[in-house]
Amino acid sequence: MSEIELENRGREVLREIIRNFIESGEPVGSRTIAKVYSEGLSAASIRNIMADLEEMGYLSQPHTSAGRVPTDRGYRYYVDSLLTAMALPRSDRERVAEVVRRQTSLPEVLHEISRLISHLTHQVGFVVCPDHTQAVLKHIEFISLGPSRILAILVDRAGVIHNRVADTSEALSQDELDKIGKYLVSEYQGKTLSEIRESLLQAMKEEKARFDKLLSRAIALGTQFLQAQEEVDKEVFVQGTPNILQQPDFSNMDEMRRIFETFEAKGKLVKILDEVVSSEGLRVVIGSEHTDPTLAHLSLVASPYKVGEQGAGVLGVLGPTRMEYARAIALVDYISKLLSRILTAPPS
Amino acid sequence: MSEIELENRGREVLREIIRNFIESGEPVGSRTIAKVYSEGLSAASIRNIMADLEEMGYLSQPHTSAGRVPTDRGYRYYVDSLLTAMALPRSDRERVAEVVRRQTSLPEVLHEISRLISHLTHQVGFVVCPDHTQAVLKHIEFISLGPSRILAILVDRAGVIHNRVADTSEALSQDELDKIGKYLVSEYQGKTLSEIRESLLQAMKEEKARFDKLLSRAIALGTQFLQAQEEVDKEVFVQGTPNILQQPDFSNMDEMRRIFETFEAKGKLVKILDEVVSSEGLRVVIGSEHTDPTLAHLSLVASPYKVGEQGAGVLGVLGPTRMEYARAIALVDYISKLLSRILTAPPS
DNA sequence: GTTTGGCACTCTCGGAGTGCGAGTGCCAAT
DNA sequence: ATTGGCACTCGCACTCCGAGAGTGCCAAAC
Repeated sequence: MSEIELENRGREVLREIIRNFIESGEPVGSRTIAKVYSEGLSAASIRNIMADLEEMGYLSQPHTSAGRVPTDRGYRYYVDSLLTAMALPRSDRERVAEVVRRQTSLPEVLHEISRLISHLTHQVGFVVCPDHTQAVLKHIEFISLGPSRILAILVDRAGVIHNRVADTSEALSQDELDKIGKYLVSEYQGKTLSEIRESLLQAMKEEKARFDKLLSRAIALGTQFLQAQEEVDKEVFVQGTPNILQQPDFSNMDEMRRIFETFEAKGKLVKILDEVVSSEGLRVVIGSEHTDPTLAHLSLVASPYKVGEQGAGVLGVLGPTRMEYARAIALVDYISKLLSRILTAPPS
Repeated sequence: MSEIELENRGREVLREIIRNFIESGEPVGSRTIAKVYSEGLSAASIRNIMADLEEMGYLSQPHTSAGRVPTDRGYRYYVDSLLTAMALPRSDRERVAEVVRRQTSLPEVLHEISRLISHLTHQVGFVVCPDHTQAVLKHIEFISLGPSRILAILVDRAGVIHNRVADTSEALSQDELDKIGKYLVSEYQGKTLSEIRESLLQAMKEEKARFDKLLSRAIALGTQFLQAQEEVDKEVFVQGTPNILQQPDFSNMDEMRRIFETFEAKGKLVKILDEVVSSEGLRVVIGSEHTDPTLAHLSLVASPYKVGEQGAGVLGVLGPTRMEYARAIALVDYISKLLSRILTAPPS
């Protein structure tokens, strides 16, 4: 029994220390906890508990005779076991709803959402665009830009516009291009881009002998476009990077710079995020848990959102390990669910 | 005659001080200059000249008994009168040419250019997209997204794609939309968007009594789209923001943050740039010359580039006042001219 | 035997004092 | 007009406390 009680006590104290540290940003000492602690425990007792917690690796001291600071492991325990789920405040929910309602095109909405996340958490907010290979074809169009250059415009069901310029070997008139576009739409509307691509590649093999020039051109063109499309980086919206500078913890300019560079090289960012969020639910990655050492002092709260049945994009918050996890989690969870709902059954 | 000689001497010394300071970043003293100065002048003499220069407002001392540092006014004089024009190194020219050649769509080129500027100068590079009201219509297309939502896609001669979602009062079939698009293209291809808008507004007034429903719809739709288009912010590509952090001069976190926020709020940035570059040639704005106090310690080297006869976008470098002006100017000048040439007579 | 008060100890942080080096301003000599 | 010399001024890095906060441990108390 003493074991359990101690455990409980330890949990209480750990929670209180972390809460306190998240709020104040300064190492918290035994006296501070003793004051808050409802059951009358003296500072000395707290000290003993804290020593235990330190031994278990949940806390550490910046130096002897400073208060305690949570370790990454401490945060991990806090997030997993000590955090009481928090409902997103009504005012926040309303702001999210408003942003979603107001905007028109998907990229705009996503951009605004990253901005909103940044504002509400005072951290860096990000949104990765849905994987376009899962987009559902609504319309496709080819426009001749010159003798051998063609612009392809594709619109998916969510109203996102994809476009790509490609060179072709043979010159095609705008009229032919229109026909090709019409054919592709009639044939493939409602399918996902990756399905279409498969189907086209299949057709290409089979139809080699066919005489219908238009058809074979349509297939070639469609394939070429979709192929190119696959190579395009996923887009990311990152907002609130300056907030990182606000963090008093970061005086290390050099580390700062590396972080900012990572944000600017968005391709790298996407990789990190993809790696982390394997289309399961919401995830929290804390400091040293990151594979990329650049993020060693940053925590990530991210959640995928879905379009249709397929996993799609990722959105979340990036901030110092000393972060208001409860709030961030509530927000990310709420938005990702809302977005999934809307994208799966679009308003159109 | 003594007057002129002194003037010349002053110029020499000022130039050398600024050169030196740009390179080293540290206040430069009389001895340093005395060593470099070809005509044998002693440190003491240099000191006298320096004192004069300080009195004239070209130099200042961080504190008594430190070396001299150029004032903004000093930089101004340097840029206007002391700088020997520098040709852009061949290697740089080649890198620029390669970027321009390789890319396909205009936005991609511009993005790459901002990146390139940032790399070559180790500063922040930016490119503002051309004013779309001056774009020349090549193709326009309407796509129905739902009962009362229409997506308009417009392609201009440079291959830039503009799009906009709008709500309409009446439902239009895709067939009707196609016809409307065709009509607008046939009627207005080759005109600039602002011309078209004028023309449409004119037509709207005159044709009120007309019975041709399709025509009046086309006019209404076109107007609505172009109207909305005007409100869209100009796009800016900003690259290399982290380079600002590299600057040893900036320890002031708070100022840092404000600068970064300005970069993130791109609308604000466009305003600043527009204000500065009134479609004349290359311009340099130094530190306190900025109207916006946020940029008080930054210098801007910017030049507009043209598409057709009309002024179009702006591109340039933003960095600390202690900047390699000669290099930055050479680079910005070269790129803006190259870009103008290409956009005015596109490869298509 | 858990808890607690007390006490010695450790460590950081800020302010005061100090020596050094760099650089200036001025003056008298050339 | 130019220059060498010299006194003077600062900033910077260093050191040296003293105060304050917090710990660890021990012996007493509940």
